Amino acid sequence: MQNQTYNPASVEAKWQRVWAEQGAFRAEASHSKPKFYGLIEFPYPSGAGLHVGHPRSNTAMDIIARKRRRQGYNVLYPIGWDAFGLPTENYAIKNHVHPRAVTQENIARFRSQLEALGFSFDWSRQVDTTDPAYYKWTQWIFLRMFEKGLAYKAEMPVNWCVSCKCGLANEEVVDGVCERCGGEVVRRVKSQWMLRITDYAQKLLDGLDTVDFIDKVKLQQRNWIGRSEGAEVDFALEGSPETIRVYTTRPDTLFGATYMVLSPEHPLVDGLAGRIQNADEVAAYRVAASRKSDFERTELAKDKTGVPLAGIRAINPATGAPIPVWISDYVLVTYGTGAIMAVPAHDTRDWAFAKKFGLPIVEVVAGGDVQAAAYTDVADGVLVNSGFLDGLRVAEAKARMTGWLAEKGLGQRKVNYKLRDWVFSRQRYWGEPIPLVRCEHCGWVAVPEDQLPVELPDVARYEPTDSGESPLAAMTDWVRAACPKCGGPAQRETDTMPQWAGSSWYFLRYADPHNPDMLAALRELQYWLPVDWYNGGMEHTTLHLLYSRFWHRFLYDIGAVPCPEPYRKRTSHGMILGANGEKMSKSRGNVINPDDIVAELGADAFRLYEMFMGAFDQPIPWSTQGARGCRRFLDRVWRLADMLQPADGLSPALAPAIHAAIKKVSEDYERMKFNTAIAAMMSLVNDFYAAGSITKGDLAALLHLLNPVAPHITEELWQSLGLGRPLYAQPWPAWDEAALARDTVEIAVQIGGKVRGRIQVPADMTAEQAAAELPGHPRVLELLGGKPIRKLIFVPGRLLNLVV
RNA sequence: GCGGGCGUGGCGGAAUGGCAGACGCGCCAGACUUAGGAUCUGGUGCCGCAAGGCGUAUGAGUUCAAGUCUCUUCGCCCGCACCA
Repeated sequence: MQNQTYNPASVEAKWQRVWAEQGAFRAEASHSKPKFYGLIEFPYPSGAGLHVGHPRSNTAMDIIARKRRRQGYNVLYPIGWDAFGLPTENYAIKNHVHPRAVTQENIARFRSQLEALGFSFDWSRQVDTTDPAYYKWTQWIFLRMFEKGLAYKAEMPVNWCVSCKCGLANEEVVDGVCERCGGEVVRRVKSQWMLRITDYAQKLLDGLDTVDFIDKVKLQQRNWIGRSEGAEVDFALEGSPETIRVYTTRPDTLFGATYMVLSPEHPLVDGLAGRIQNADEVAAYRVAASRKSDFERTELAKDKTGVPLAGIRAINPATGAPIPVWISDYVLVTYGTGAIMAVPAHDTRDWAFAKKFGLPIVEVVAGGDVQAAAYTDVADGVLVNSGFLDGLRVAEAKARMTGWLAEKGLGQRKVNYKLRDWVFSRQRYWGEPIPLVRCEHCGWVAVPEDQLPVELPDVARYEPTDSGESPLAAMTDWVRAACPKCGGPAQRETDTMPQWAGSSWYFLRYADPHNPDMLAALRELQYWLPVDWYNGGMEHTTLHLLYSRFWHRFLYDIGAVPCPEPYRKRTSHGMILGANGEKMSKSRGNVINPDDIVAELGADAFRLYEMFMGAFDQPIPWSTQGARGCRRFLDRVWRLADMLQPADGLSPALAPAIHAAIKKVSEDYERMKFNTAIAAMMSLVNDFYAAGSITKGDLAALLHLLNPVAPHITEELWQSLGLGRPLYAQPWPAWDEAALARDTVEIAVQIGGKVRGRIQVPADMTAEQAAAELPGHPRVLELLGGKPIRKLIFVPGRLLNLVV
């Protein structure tokens, strides 16, 4: 047996070489076996290199993938690069190099870092979103959406990041600032490409019922889509043919609508211009509102502001009473109809507004004190002051009023979503060109498929411009094009796609990564899809995860993919925090570089620690001391060889513990309870040392279980046992329930629920036997001290509780 | 404000309603050592010499039995946020 000390550096390099030479982790081309497709979010190859967060997800899925291979599955565990993006572009600008060169360097570094950690990726399938052979298909998908009317250009107030000089999607604005750089975000009206994700709101919602995502993810997506049911109602204007249409979720409260509010941007304000008596005041308010960023309008301005439209009155269709019309920026032009009926008695915002401006508050649902606060309870309320609704409960009144409105032609049932269309243009260089040209005669025309990809041209300057135009706009030769339809003069679109484009379908490309003719052959997609298990960060729930579900569902609708949902199962890992419990960041000085840990302790110890440090789905502070403990464990495993007996089978004394460990570890891996799986293996090793000597069979069992977490050291020890083919190619061990059984167990004896002692009883003792035999047990008699037993509770294998 | 989650030793954390603190870190003592940031042995929730008592944020409740279920209060985290 080997007696050298454990040297991870040489062991790990050796096995990484062997795996590469043997093509150990290549997905098999044959479709004969059952498949398993495990996915982790492909990294953005930043200049900072890998951080300790990446391996947490990668190791977890690596464990699953390695176990699945050994369970006989054909496993696809791929990796690639989400390589377009602003940081690379900004770095390139600063250092006067081409973003492509920066990207290549970063990818090379990331790849070597990932390889050093021994992940069982199929490197032959790696994809790179910046590769024209890849983004050809990103452009192709965009054109299909364009054809179907899902991509459209619109003048939109967009979220403009002042520092990136670029428009952002709603999802990219976090706490009112740019998600990426933290810069100020203002509203700016720009002509933008949009994707009609709102057309898919219901499908995206319904699809959630068919997939196995953790509840938190489903809930967050549901909230983000934000479905609500209510009614649209038309309010007539006094002395005018115009009407104001509103959306409300509370049609039952129509009798309590005492005024109306339009958003400042509502078109009707222009339409009524001639009749508004305080036009100057209204105009001033609109200008002031337009200057506010969304941040100011929402976060900072809970205090209501507004101006009445003097001379304008609407008619409440339920009461027939004239009511005033106001404009206020608490009503958003982007939601519903951009106008509301205000029911101050039963809506907190309307209530605050009415109190501030002295508008009438009329109670229509009994149960609160509406002069003191809005009463919003819909469960118990009963309608009052509401004509034909009086006496009805809220739910019933809603239905009755909706029916009444439909009957009178005043409104109808309506479903609304908070989800908004996806702003898809970016005014930057390092992204996929949008494959459209604008012809003076034909308008926007798709670049024909045989001319894809529209490649990103080399430009002299990448700097974003203050005018809000992409740097590509300065490339006049490139911009000039012939219209594919009429041959006339045309100009290319110079905006590029957002980073989310390439990542919205990358998992499809892995199924058939080198296909020159289509995004992936249907035959391959039919075999590999859907992704069986996708692990990633919670921060992508309403961005990448939602976007990619949208794209996938669209591709399903046009017949390009075989299943409606891309991911069968979605789990999420917790973030690794700095040792001080704060988020790791350069500015906080608490960043851990995985390279340093691998150099000191080895990749296996690093992997082991990342899986052991705490519950997988919880955020957790880093502790290098804890990582050293994991290295100590591996040292102990290595030294087990010193007490090895040549026998093959399991030691009789250790067999029950080994079978229990096989069961525990096998089950815990599946539930991503990696920390307790590892604790069980540590306990087993403690048992081994306590036993004094172990057989080859004992050690082999441990190596089987530990292999997915610490693949290098286990292969090395396995080889030293001389048990044949490498461990990665060995079947996953089974446990024998019968072997778990022990003859006797120690159970607790409780008196009145408090533990007073322990006794040995046969493991298979039933409640009847216990009731018959245990009251006479000497230790039980002693604990009872002569008191009579009133009640006896026996939990097999666990405890005896005596009530006295 | 709305929605979700969580409060367990010095620390990370275990615990199908059934022996709270597994496993690890740290710490204490000892052994082996020229040496120890190596290794091994023992100890380590709190109070107490002990017997014993007290302990899972808080207060109540259900139960033979509650960290776990129900309600209260306090605190923390995450998501959304004037979405009518």
